[in-house]
Amino acid sequence: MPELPEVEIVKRGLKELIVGKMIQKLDILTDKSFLVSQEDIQQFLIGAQITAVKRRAKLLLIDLSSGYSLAIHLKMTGQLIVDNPADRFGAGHPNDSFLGTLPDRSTRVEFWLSENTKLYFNDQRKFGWIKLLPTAEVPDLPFMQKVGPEPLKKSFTVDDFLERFERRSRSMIKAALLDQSVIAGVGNIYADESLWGAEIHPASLVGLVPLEKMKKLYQEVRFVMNLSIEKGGSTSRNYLNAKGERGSYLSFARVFRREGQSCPRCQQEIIKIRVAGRGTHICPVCQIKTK
DNA sequence: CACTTGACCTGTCCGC
DNA sequence: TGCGGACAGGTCAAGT
Repeated sequence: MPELPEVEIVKRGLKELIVGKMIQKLDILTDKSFLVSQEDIQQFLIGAQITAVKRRAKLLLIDLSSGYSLAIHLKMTGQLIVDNPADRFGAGHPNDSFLGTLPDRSTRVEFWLSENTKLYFNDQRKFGWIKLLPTAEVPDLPFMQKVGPEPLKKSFTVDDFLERFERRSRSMIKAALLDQSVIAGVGNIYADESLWGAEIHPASLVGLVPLEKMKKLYQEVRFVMNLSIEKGGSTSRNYLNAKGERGSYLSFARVFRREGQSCPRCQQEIIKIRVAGRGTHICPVCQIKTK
């Protein structure tokens, strides 16, 4: 699923495509994905205008003129895709939308917006969800209470980074990176990519990683996620942006899903192992475990 | 406690 | 071709 860069790209796309539009009606194809009561739908959703789209960690927030907000988590396979038939050029046209027919098998919720626009929430695995709550109560969500700082903010310094990892000194570094309460937004792809960049074995205990490597990791986390945003995110299976386009970061990836290929730094063969219960890609030469 | 495992779901891929 | 099992970008709860 979308990690921070992918959610950021979706946010930017939605900002461009749906802010200012009104929600006219919606079709809920899978209740499990849409945790909103019928009363709330009628009172706070239908007829409301979309006023802003925001992101915090991997959570998307769509603010409405009703004083309520939609909170959306895409989890592993969620997509938010905007379609406006008027923008399509027609089959065969070189600029035609690469969008397939929507809704499709994975569509869970279909929003009918003004100006003939549709917003589709697709989610093959049904792990994702949409909630509706008063905008003022968003900061009270348990998720918002415990989630760590945004690592791409200018104000997030290397000292902040080091301080956040202190309390996890006995954890494996990859587990700590994936823990959203330490810092926000890192998932499996960018954990592997940044650990390779900092030449740290993912199973190293945080407290045993040399300070210089921890500082390097701070830089690498920011580097790989900023680069990914530049490249439109990573599409390894399902990810698409709000326009239905794939991201290209994985063609720049150094280790993620590159087992069997050679390490760009030392040419040794990249291997896939298991760390913190997740598939993990490393260069066995560059990334030596610190014991 | 801190960490690991299983669960949530559907789809795909790989080996037999 | 069919079938079983492992695995997939995330996050909880439950178990050790």
